Amino acid sequence: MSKPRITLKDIATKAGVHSSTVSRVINPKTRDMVTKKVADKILSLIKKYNYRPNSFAQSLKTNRSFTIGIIVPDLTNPAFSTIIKGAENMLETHGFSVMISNTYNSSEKQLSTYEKFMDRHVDGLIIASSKIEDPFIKKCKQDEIPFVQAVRASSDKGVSSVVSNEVSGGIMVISHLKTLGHNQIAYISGPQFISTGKERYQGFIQGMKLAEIKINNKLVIFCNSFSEKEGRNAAKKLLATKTNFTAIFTGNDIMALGVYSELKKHRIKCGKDISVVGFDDMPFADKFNPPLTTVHTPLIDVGKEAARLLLDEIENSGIKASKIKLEPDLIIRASTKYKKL
Amino acid sequence: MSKPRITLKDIATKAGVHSSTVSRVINPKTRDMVTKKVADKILSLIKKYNYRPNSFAQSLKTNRSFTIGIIVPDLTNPAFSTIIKGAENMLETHGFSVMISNTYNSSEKQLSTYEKFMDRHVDGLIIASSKIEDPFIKKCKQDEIPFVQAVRASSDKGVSSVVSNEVSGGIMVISHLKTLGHNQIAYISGPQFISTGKERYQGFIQGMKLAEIKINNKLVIFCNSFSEKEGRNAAKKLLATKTNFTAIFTGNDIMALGVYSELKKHRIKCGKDISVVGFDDMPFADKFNPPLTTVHTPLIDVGKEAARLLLDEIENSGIKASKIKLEPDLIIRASTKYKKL
DNA sequence: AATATTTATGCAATCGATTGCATTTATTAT
DNA sequence: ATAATAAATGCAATCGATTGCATAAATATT
Repeated sequence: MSKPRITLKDIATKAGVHSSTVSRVINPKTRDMVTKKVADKILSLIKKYNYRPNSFAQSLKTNRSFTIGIIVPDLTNPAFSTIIKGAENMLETHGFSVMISNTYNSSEKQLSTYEKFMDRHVDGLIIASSKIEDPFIKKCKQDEIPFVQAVRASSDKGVSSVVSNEVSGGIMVISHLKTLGHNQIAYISGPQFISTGKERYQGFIQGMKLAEIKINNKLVIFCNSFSEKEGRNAAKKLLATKTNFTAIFTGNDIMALGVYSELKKHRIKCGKDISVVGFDDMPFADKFNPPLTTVHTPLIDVGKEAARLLLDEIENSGIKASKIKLEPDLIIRASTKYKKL
Repeated sequence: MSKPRITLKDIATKAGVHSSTVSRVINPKTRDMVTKKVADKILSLIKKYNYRPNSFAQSLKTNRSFTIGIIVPDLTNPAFSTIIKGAENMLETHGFSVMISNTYNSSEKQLSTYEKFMDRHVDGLIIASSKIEDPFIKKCKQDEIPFVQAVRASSDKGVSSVVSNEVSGGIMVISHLKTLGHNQIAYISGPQFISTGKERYQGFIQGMKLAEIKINNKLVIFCNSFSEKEGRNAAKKLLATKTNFTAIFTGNDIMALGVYSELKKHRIKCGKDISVVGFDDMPFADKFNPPLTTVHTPLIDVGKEAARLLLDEIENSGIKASKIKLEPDLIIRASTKYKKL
């Protein structure tokens, strides 16, 4: 179809040297093995003919692909696209390309994605779809593929991860709510088999302890996924308990949206009648009705750091695993107000 | 690092045949060149040892990578992640992997992304970052790399694209507004150098013509990007004209959000005092304050169709270029109301 | 049963780089 | 100037597949 690409050997011929010499010029690590004069000549030829190495040939020989696979539950979820963005930026400046795949929370999909990525010999993986107990992560570890978990971490020892300090986020929220006079606080928890779900719940518990507020277990609802629908159902259940509460703290922003719509249906005004708090500070959380008070998870940085860690691990294999925990911020918006007296 | 991977030749040895025979068994198109008996034996060996072909070697020989590059302005924009999702699903089921890159609306970034993708020998490109006059698209065409444009199309002849019928979207909106009694309608347009910006503006014009409403040019503002900030500034300008209007139609949902915040600042109630309409129906548009009336662009399908078209072009090269136009829907929400009398 | 024809498999070159080792060339020491 | 050493370059095998052509085996024809 297109004009025949120029090859290493072509350049060598034109320069009157052997292809290995050209190869050495191209590789920065071997560049100074060749005389400056001939190197310059080769370099100019390369520029002149716009030579680009064939990456397949390179990869075949070196067993390095300079591509990273990123595995997320759903790219369409702004939280994950933000992580990807952070990672992609970092990786790109280091000459890596990025492949992305969605698991839609299915273990089978996670596995098939993994195999696809392995077939393509990615140099490493960023995984944002871990469950706390995840056979998949054990497999990665066993296969000795460099990888780091982002936002969601498994319980495994000796694996790298970059997460947000979910517990401290929860503590900030409860402290904020207490300041506003709330002491009947409901909690809608994300899945306990996902680290963010579990940790955030722990944050709620610790926050309540520190604030010296008793937890009413009737007001704690556990959900099976971080979805709007689950949030809506949970809110319905809360209302059905006929127990008084003045604030609802949810496991993430999307669930908070579910709460919004359920409350609306009951003509309860968020922010006015009941305060609602989310988690993540996903894009457009400030645009909701009302703008959502939430914990800002530094997702861009999570992505960036995960990428940095991964690159480290790839370059110096044998490096010890690190667990990085970034600090979140409380973002106060109109969904939380002083408790009505 | 990891255990040595098993190769074609290994399987051949174990089966007591030549590697070329194994190769033929693997390739569906040549499978029936070999006896069923030996094929079965090889197949079982392949399963037993979990042999996976080395994709670099394959690609080196065949010059096919089975990867597609997707170029978007910003993956974090829900509109684009939706397109990617549609495309990714389709491509994945056909055995293709997807590489993604953001251009952040920079031509340089677009070009460097392109070169990165070409270096990796992607089999084709889905481009969602085209400008109407785009040297980059001409370059793609000239380089004879299969590609299709998604949502945003350039003016070039003989290239494939999948877009939404922006004009009909605009017509629906104006008709809707007219029904509500509006006849002083402002328009905040996206950039005219992007097809969606231009076409949507044309839709506005045609819609007004069909509705027999005079366009007041004071009430038409052009923006340089589809951003919230530009939307806000435009709203500010509209208000500064001191010209009466009862509805604002914007070039996309994100700009509508900018309008929301400017109107809020002036204590003008969207939906009540002034109707606002967006474009795209991006995720969460139903969660805004108020929920946004908008044109639903079938972005998932745009992605899906773009992928389908691209695969077609890759398989039967020499196929003629097609331009697909999908029909949008009007989604009526609370941001548009009867004009106050 | 001998020959012609078809079918199944093997051979070997090839894709485009990389790299340890051998060899040539330049430099320094004597 | 010559031998010893160091620096630069070339040689050739290799990575793991694919594929046109040659050959061997199987089937059909008379």
